[in-house]
Amino acid sequence: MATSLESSALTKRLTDSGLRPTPQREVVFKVILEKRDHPTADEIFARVKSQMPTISLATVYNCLETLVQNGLVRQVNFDRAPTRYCPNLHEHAHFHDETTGEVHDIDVPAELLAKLRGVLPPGYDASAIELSFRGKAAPETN
Amino acid sequence: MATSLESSALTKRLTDSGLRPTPQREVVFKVILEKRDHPTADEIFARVKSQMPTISLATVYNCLETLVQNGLVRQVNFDRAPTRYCPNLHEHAHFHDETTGEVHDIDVPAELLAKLRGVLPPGYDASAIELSFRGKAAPETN
DNA sequence: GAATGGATTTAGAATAATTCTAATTCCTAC
DNA sequence: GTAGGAATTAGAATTATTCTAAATCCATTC
Repeated sequence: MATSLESSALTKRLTDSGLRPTPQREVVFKVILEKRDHPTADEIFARVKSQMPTISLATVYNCLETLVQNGLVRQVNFDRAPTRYCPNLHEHAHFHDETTGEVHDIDVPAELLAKLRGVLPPGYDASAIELSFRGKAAPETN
Repeated sequence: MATSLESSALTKRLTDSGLRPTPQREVVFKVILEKRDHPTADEIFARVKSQMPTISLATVYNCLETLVQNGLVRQVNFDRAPTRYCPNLHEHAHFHDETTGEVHDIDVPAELLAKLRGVLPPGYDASAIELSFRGKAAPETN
């Protein structure tokens, strides 16, 4: 069944990173993978609690830190709003919808990313590029 | 003399925005214009206090908010670090030097900015674009 | 020139996201 | 089975920022 397959795949991703696949880490990771709406730590905490009511917020923060450090999840920051978490590991940009508060992933062609690096003066070596947009998005066409 | 000229130019920029040129606003604005190293509110507070020891941190925050709202100063955020303030009003990117903690302005050609907007799906309308780099910069060639 | 009232400043309290601390629990390896 | 390190936990602490309510300032009106 799909769920157990997913669960073991998820476990594998943790162990492949050298992480102990604790139930807490698995449920935090699972929640982030399942609903990719860039939740905050609080939102993740709420979702996780419905499956594991005894988990603590500190643990959610610990798991998130571990996942981020191991490159399994990325942090997304905008202004000084609470950090959001994103399981999309491709290099991509973010669009923050002012109207709905939603965050959408935006694909950036590799060619354009290379051009972006090109704006740096000689001697500047960027290990990370962050690109984000703020604005309004047309409602989804259903 | 240069100082009074600067001071009146600064006053003019405030009044042109419809702001009352209070001593507090002027000194906060002056400090930001004088040393363009992207200071935090705390750093601005410290610099301002040396000229106006009675000013309060709340006032510095108030002045900064006013300056930002009127487009005289821009906020620069990186991850969840304290907000920094930048008097460079041209559209530009920021480079955060991991080694020194310094922030440098990076010029972005208008043509490239246009290309960036081009990555948005149809229906997405960006009112602001933020681009920042993190990495190491070669030391200044003196 | 004094009174009025809205804008501004101020000190300190409050807020909120996150991190820290110290104790407990859990596992893994011996 | 036990020892020891890793992980979890509750709650305290931290920190940047915002809020609150009172005081002050200042432009305008009488």
